Amino acid sequence: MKEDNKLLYYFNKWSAITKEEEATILSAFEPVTIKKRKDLLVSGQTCNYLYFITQGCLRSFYINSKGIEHIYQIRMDNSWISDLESFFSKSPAKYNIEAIEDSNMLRISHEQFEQLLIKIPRLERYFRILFQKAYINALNRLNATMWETAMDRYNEMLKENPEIFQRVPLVYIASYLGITPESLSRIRRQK
Amino acid sequence: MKEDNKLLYYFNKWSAITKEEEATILSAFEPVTIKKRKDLLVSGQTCNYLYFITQGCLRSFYINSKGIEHIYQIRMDNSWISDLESFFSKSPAKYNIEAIEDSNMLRISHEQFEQLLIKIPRLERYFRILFQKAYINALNRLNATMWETAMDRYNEMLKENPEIFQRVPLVYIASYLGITPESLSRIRRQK
DNA sequence: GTAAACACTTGACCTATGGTAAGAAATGAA
DNA sequence: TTCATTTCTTACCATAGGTCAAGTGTTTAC
Repeated sequence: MKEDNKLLYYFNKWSAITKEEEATILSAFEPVTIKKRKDLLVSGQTCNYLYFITQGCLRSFYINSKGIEHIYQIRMDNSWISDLESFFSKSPAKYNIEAIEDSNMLRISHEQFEQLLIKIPRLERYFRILFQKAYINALNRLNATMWETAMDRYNEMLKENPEIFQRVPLVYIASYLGITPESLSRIRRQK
Repeated sequence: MKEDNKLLYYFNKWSAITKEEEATILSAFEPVTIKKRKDLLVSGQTCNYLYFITQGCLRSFYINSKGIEHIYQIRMDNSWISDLESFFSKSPAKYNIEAIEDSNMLRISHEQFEQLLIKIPRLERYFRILFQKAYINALNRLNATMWETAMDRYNEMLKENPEIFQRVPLVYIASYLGITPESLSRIRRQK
């Protein structure tokens, strides 16, 4: 399976693994596909899986009391997606996950995840560094959201993540930036 | 040293450790104290330590181009504080850290940290879960900041973290909530 | 014990962004 | 090819929260 390679590549990057361990890892994961605009997770359900996106694009969002969707994550090839709070504590998900493109993923259940870490404790290091980096990014994004203008955040995104503009509708990008599509439209015109 | 107990307590919670390992852990840390209003870290410096606060209260903030301080973290007893990006990548810190109260901490250098994880790989699990939880919290806070009103965020804080109002000036709490002290004052009056 | 610094509030006015509504342009389905 | 849906833009008005300025307590430092 060609699509497994990138998953193993990233594991290897932060904690070297043997051929035998590779097999153990792969057997813990299961390939799944999803069509554009289909739900991977609906809030209220428990999120039983952690997903590694091998190819595609998905968004996580929550729906407020007025029924408006607020996107907090857009993830593409070779990254992880899930509702971590629900996944780790087996509580009902607050968030939804939906495919923006037809996507291929490798998923691992909570039970398999825990067992995998027992079988190969060295993977704790991979996930430690993964969450560490994710946390640092989340704090930087929090600061930008609180203290920078929408225009600065837009420009930053344009510079750091240009690919997203090729693959994701502006409505979603606006929501991710914390503004309405109308405001994003005005920002883009001003430039 | 009585103040070490809580550090070990938390390590033990997520990855059981032996008496011998406890000694190894303690020797990697060094106690430090800081007086109210003194800097623990100034932006531009490299943050060489990860600090576990045994007793006290500190804030992390960044100073924007107009010289205004924006607080993104307020931490009290039995939690960690640092500029993680600077600490892990040995780059100049973007953030400042200052004591709000006279505080006692246990600090560990980057080198000691790496060595400790090599000596006791089981601690990777502790830090994996620590960062995992921190990341989940940061995302929840990001969503609240983007999509809830300042008043909702204030009420949430009052409910979840009442102690902070006894120990931290409102100017700092306002900044943490992403608003000005004037706005916080108005929110408090309305209630 | 007193001056300086800090902490908090209030008021008047301003601005970035939101809400609503509508239309144009692009995409997709029959 | 045509109609329907999705995507994006524009215009007008509303509002949460910011900015500036002033005033009152309350600590802190010498």
